[in-house]
Amino acid sequence: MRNFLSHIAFDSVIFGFSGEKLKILIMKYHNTGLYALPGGFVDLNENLNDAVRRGLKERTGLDNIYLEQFYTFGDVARYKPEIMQTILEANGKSLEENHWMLERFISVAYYALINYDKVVPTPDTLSDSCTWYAVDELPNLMLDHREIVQRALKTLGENLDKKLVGANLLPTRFTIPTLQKVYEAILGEKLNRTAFQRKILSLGILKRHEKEYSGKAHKAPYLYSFESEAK
Amino acid sequence: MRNFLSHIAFDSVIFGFSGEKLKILIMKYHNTGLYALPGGFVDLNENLNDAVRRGLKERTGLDNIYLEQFYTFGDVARYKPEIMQTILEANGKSLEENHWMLERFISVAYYALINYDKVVPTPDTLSDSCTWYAVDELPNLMLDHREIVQRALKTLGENLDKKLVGANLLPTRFTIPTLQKVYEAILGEKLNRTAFQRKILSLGILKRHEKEYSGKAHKAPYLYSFESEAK
DNA sequence: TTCTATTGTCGCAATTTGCGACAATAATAA
DNA sequence: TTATTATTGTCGCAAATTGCGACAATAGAA
Repeated sequence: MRNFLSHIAFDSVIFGFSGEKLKILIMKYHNTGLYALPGGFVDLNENLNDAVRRGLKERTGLDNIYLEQFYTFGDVARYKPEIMQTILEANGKSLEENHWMLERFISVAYYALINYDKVVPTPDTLSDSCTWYAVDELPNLMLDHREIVQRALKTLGENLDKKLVGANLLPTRFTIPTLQKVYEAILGEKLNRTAFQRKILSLGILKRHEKEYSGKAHKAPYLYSFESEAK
Repeated sequence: MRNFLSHIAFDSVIFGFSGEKLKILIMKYHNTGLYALPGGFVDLNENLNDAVRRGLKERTGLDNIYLEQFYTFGDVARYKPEIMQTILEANGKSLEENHWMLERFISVAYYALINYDKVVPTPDTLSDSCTWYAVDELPNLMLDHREIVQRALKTLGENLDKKLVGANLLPTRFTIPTLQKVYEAILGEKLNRTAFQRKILSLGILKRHEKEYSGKAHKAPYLYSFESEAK
């Protein structure tokens, strides 16, 4: 059995983009009806950031994910041992052996941006599902996880222009109109089409490739990728 | 004796502005030559943010400080029990009784902006000084505290335009040329004088008061305060 | 061949920003 | 009293950025 740092947890808001909607991964615990963000604990000999990447790998199957820490939640009000007790009991875990999980936790929150199509959502031993939910159609989340999602969205919006981070939600090659939909889903507002195109291209960090033929009756958009990327 | 959450600490980068320089408070531990950021631990029944405010009150004497959390440092490399042991021994503390301080800590870092002239820097029981240092003339800081300061500066610079946060480093009434010096100290670059004045005033959140006569042979600048403020 | 929906560009107006010009001081020197 | 000096508040204008409509260029369907 692993040995974790007590009182410290992490939670991940894992963003994906599909069907023109921004979505995140939500876990559902066995026999409890409780929904929560994917999270975990930090091994005694593990960097905090590495623990989060380990968790992401377990939930999504992906390495090398775009990841950003955005806030640490430390209010006493988030201490609800009865909830953790419910989860443990519903999973047949002994309370004595897992007493450390009943103590107060401070949670370091991260958001991750991933390519929806590459993910294989995988539940952990305590949960029976790990599923995508549109951010505007979330189930009731336990503890303060709703607030964590809100803050992740806010921070992501503020950081959106940093070197095109939004593109991490798309495949390696993507079109500018699609990227615009990502921006609009995150910011919750429509953006001017021509100004958006001009702005993105003016950054000079995208490389134009062949066109993407959608099979629809209209002009096809060009595909782009990051200049640096090989191939 | 207080009962703290194990494995969790906080560090504060407390900014002040004096003599046209940006400064921060640094503690020096008794008999060790070790310099560090002011920090502390979180009481079992205390909100993380409240713990930090309690620490700020103890070090500066001030309440109601502008405070922002900016990053949580959780690398294993910051675990150097021999340093904490040195500090405890130099202060005649028993290692048995304080063994929890020798374990690994994850540290939540905050920066605070205060009015330099209102502060009474006060050391704690482990340190013999709590002193202002210009950010470009810091002594060698222990552990990763140098990195914490760097990141605080970076984040502060990025947040500088949010509702004139920089003004928290000045008295209630201040002149625009002085505010510009604050900006320049934080950003580490000269700003255009007339553009700065126009930008700040265009925010429409400052109220103009009487002039400030410096005794120097030139036109006196106007004093400003936040519109909302009473008086 | 015509029609429809969407994309890539251009042009122009509106807004913001960089920067010099210049008048208005506040104290000192003549 | 009258210059002189250093600094501040504004204005004007050019350059850069942004919002938005116009329009040609498609890709496929009718």
